[in-house]
Amino acid sequence: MVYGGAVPASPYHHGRLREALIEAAVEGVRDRGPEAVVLRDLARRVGVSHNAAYRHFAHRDEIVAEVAGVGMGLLVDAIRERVAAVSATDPVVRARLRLAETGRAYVAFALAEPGLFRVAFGSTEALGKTASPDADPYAELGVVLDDLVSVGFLSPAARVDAEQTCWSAMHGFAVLNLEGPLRHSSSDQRLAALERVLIALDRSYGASTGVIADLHDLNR
Amino acid sequence: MVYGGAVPASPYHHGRLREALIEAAVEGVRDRGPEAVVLRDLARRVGVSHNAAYRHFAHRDEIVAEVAGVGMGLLVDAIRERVAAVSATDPVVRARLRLAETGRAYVAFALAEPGLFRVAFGSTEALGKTASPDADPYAELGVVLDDLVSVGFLSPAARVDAEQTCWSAMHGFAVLNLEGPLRHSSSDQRLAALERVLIALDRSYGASTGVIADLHDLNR
DNA sequence: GCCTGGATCTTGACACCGTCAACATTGGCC
DNA sequence: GGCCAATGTTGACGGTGTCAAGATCCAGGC
Repeated sequence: MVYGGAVPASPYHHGRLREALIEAAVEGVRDRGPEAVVLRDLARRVGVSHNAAYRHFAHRDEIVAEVAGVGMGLLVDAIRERVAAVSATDPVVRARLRLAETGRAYVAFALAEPGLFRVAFGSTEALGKTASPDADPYAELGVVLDDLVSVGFLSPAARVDAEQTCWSAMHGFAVLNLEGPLRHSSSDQRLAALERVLIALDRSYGASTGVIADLHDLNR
Repeated sequence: MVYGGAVPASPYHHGRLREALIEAAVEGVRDRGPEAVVLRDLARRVGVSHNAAYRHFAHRDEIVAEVAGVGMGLLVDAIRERVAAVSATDPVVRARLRLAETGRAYVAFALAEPGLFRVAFGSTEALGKTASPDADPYAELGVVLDDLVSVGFLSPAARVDAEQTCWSAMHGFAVLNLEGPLRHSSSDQRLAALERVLIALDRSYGASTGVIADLHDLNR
């Protein structure tokens, strides 16, 4: 099964068809969106006959779900990376900047990888199915918010459902700017608007404990 | 053209094919989503041959766009209705409740009419094309926010891009609860979470002028 | 070392879709 | 009253996802 050296031009058994199909699907989705997942086309590109995919996937949606899982994973990676890069030492500042970075990373990923972002959230089948337990933006956000409570910036009362508030704001911003009415904004406008959304969230949570401070006084 | 009394079983000229097709499309979208717009099926249901639609629409997306326009119109109607029903007399309370009602109406519509909501924002072709100038949630929101400034609850500085903050939060909440990871929340959880999102927004804007007050102290 | 069974891939078909081109029918205008 | 443009029809094409049956090959048991 494992070929050493030269691979036959077209062996009857592909060897790693499943992976190859997923790779092709991911590639397609990245630059043409979810509807780029067309079975016959993937088969063609991978050099296999149509229908071969049915030995590895029950139906089209299963491939889409797989791509969605990949997208979700990359999104979470991007968030983790940027959150980990926050270098502020003051605990409160640090926690607040981490929340902001979470949002920036989320939106940045959506805009940089529109296809993967859409498929990650678009495929009903995908959610809950392939989303591996440790690739969950919701959980990622929870950690940052808990931190915000421990440093005293966010009141425990306001902590309740705070994931939903933040996530909604970021997801909505991403969607409206990606495929919604705001999709023709200039890049500058977009970034400025995002900062103001982040400031509004920061202000809201600061106000929950009476701490009024401008997020932008913090060094970024 | 206008038939008085009995209509021939199957006249060669339908008479109002365009409208009939749109009606059928809207009906389909309402209970099966955007992909229920299939030309041949619409033609069948309207009692006309496939291809007849091409005398009125250049391609499928044009019908989808039309449905999107209808959906957007209904959404704006729903928002206007609930905003107009706010009866509080105190100007500040009134303005704050109007903002909250805008959000509640937005989310309620999304959950009550998932198909229309999705198609209203999903069809890239639809946006900007059929969205009649007076069917614009963005503008609707702007009025309410301006009001919030005139009564002194929202600072002019925080007013900038406030539409995007509110709209993002509501749209994100709607999408995540409709087709996203939060779609299996119970109705109670959902409503509670929505209220907390609205409170967070209210708190943020109140904090922008130093007015700290609980939205839920207000009579609804 | 062969043989066989199960996994994998192929071939061919089906129903459905959006769309194009050519044709049929009709109502309104001169 | 007759013609023309608008409207509706028929038939075809290429494309899709999916099913059923057959071909090919690898691994494990004798």
